[in-house]
Amino acid sequence: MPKARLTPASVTAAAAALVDEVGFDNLSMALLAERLGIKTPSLYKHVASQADLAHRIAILALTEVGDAIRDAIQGRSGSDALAAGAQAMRTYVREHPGRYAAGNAARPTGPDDPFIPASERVLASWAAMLSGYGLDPGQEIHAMRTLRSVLHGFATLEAAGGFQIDASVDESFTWLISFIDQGLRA
Amino acid sequence: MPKARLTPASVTAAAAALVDEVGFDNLSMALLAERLGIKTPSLYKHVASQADLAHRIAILALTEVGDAIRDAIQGRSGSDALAAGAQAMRTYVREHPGRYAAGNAARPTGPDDPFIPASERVLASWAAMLSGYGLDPGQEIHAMRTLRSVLHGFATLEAAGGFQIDASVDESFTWLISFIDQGLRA
DNA sequence: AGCCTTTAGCTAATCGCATTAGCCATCATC
DNA sequence: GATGATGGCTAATGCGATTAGCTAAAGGCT
Repeated sequence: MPKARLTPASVTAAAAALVDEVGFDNLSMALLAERLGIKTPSLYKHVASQADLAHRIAILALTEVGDAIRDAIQGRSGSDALAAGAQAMRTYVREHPGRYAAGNAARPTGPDDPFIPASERVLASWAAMLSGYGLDPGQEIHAMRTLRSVLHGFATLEAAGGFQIDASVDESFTWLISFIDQGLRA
Repeated sequence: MPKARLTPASVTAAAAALVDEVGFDNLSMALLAERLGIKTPSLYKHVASQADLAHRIAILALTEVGDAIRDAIQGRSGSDALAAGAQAMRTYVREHPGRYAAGNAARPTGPDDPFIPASERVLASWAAMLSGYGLDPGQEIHAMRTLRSVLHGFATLEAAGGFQIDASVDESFTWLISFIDQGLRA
């Protein structure tokens, strides 16, 4: 194999960094190529298309959030695990809004799409965390969906600049977490 | 004024309908023109650009959701108001996913952008609903943000097909509502 | 060392879509 | 019936994604 300065993975990483800067909607092959110091068509030697690139960013993002959440939950349980996991996710989205947006826009392309296990890993972490609350088995799925909804909703609203009023967003988030925590106990 | 078959408003309405069908990301001037039976450039006699069109759809969407929520809350209070308002919002998003996406993508363009009052009307309805719970004034903003987060999160996840498991999504939503309701009482 | 295959990157060309420029027909009003 | 504003059209521009085909260098092999 000849020189291997760029690989699909390195191109994806550069694209992910770019997308965090300029926003997922503003991703363009031209801009990415410029960043990498190559001409636009050369990108196609590493990724199949812009859609393929976006999909790779999505998988990267899900893998990273999954890792972040799992690491945060490690060794904790109950309220502590919830707080740590939720904060980890919010931090990730704040630092990598473009990647996260890519993750949300993506949809599995087939049954063997690595996107699927990547997203399942995220769900598995949340499930593990929730199990610490000893919920009624029939309610777990609803609790899971509610949890995903709040966290996803908060993160996207914050990333979109949806919280205008000058009240501390950090404070709102810890309030939200304890609100969920208390609800899960009852 | 010559014949007025099309107006900015009617074009926006057609675009909103289109976007609910094909998805906000797939909106194109060409497709809209085809639907209206005119050529693409003619659209520019009614809207300034595709961005302008998207912005108009966003305002329309916010106005409609605002109305829906306000009407649902009318005459109710407490748990009833919460349930009715939340259901109204979810129903709206399910029936008009494209419009709702447009509303989320939009950002005010200036201090006198009609987008601002339209979104404030939505917030005002939620605030009115929350006031029925008699919360501590210092907590209201956090409760508001939490409420927005869950509802927005649930709606977008559902619209994106994020709830895969074959457990009733309707049931999860009512569970979510009563979860929030109970939390707001404590 | 020298050959050969592989392939990253390049230039040139195509295509679709948003947008602009300029022309024409029509309709409302006087 | 003249006239002026305006909706719609065709032609043209430009940009971004994508494809085709060429070139040269790098790694393996003898």
